[in-house]
Amino acid sequence: MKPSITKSSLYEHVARIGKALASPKRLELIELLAQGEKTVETLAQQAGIDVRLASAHLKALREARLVENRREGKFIHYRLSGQDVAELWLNVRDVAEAHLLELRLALEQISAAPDLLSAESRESLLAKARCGDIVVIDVRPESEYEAGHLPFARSMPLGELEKRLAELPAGKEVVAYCRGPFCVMSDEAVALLRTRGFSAHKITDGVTEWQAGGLPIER
Amino acid sequence: MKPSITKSSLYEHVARIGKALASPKRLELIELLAQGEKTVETLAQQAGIDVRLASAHLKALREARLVENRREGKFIHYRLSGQDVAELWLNVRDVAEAHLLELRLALEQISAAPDLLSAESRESLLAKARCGDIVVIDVRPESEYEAGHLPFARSMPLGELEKRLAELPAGKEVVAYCRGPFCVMSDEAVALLRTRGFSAHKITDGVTEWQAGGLPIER
DNA sequence: GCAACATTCTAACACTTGTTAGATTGTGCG
DNA sequence: CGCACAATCTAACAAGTGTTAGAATGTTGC
Repeated sequence: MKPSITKSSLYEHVARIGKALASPKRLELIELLAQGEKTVETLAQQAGIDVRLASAHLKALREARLVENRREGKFIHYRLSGQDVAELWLNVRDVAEAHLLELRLALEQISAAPDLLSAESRESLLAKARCGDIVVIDVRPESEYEAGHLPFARSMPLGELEKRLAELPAGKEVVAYCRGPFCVMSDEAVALLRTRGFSAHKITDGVTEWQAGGLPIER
Repeated sequence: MKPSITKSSLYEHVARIGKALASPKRLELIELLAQGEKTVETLAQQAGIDVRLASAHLKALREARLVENRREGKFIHYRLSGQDVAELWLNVRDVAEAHLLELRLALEQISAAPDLLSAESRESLLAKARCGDIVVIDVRPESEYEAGHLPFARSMPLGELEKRLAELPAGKEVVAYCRGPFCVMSDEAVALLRTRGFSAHKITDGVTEWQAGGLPIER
């Protein structure tokens, strides 16, 4: 009957998760890992940080049990510990967007192209993609596409987009998506497509948001 | 076309929310505020910390926009900025419980009484309470009951429970709840009731969990 | 075994945070 | 006005964190 000792430890354990979410670099790593399993080197490159720093942050995430790793040859692959971790990231991000005006302003600045989904629902987009009314392209690296992508989407990584424009049907409307609202790849893809005469839009949602909304993902 | 500057700031803003969640004391304050608006003094008392420390933590929560305050005479009342903040707390706690074995073990230690809801659903409990088959008691302080409580529940604060036992129908099964799984008040209530010959159980869920599950709350 | 390489560990630094105690602000009431 | 009191501000210190660079570990392939 001395709850104070054990009681306080309950919140301390939860605070371990909070501490893991308290660094911008770690949040970026979580978002990258939400796109699929990656090696330390890949994560460091894509987050734009030193490999040793990435390793240190991954260690912190691992100690909070938000990520797991496995060795495959010389490489160590990291992944999120579960879908709930990806959803927690979305939840924290949504709360930040809802309450921090500065974040909303910053998001408006980076997003040049208007969001298609603001007008139409995810389901109707899915229907249009199914019947071939529009062509949905996934502009993330191909490995992320392979780890899971929107139905009817084809892989068209941003780096290869320019030389693969011929693969896109000329008249069709093109809808691009990437990792989510913090990712600028779909914006850049839309900008490029428009200078080449395409009718292009983006969806802010990435695979994580799509999946959290209860919609299907293909592999 | 220099996304790195503005890009990194996006994660920094979200990390502000993470930092607010990175301290056990602040998490405890959030859980207390999820039960309803409270003054700084009340929060400090219930969290078992100095008023000045509570004020400092509340300032941090306010700067992360997770809480708001309003003055009423000599007292300043704090409240969560929205229902989404309470749900974020639940989400972080759930992830911690899912991935941190230590937390699950600690929870098992403090919870002497078995959870009624592990066996039966929230809906069937609601139905039994409606038809008077069981009596549901809210053992939190009365002000929290008034801020919102489960349907058909009656206020019976833990401190007054012993001298108000006569109000409880003798034969009926009693179901107690409090602030949630981290709160020991319902366990203590169940222990007391059983020594007095009542058939008593608890529900681990508090008002926040109930509400997040889409179930109704009364005022 | 050895070289190559991915990853982690260690040490060190500036920086931030949690906590305590004392001083200060600001409101209500006589 | 001036006292009582809720809440915040300030200063100070120990403890923890993010980052960098160099050293060490462990695996692959010869």
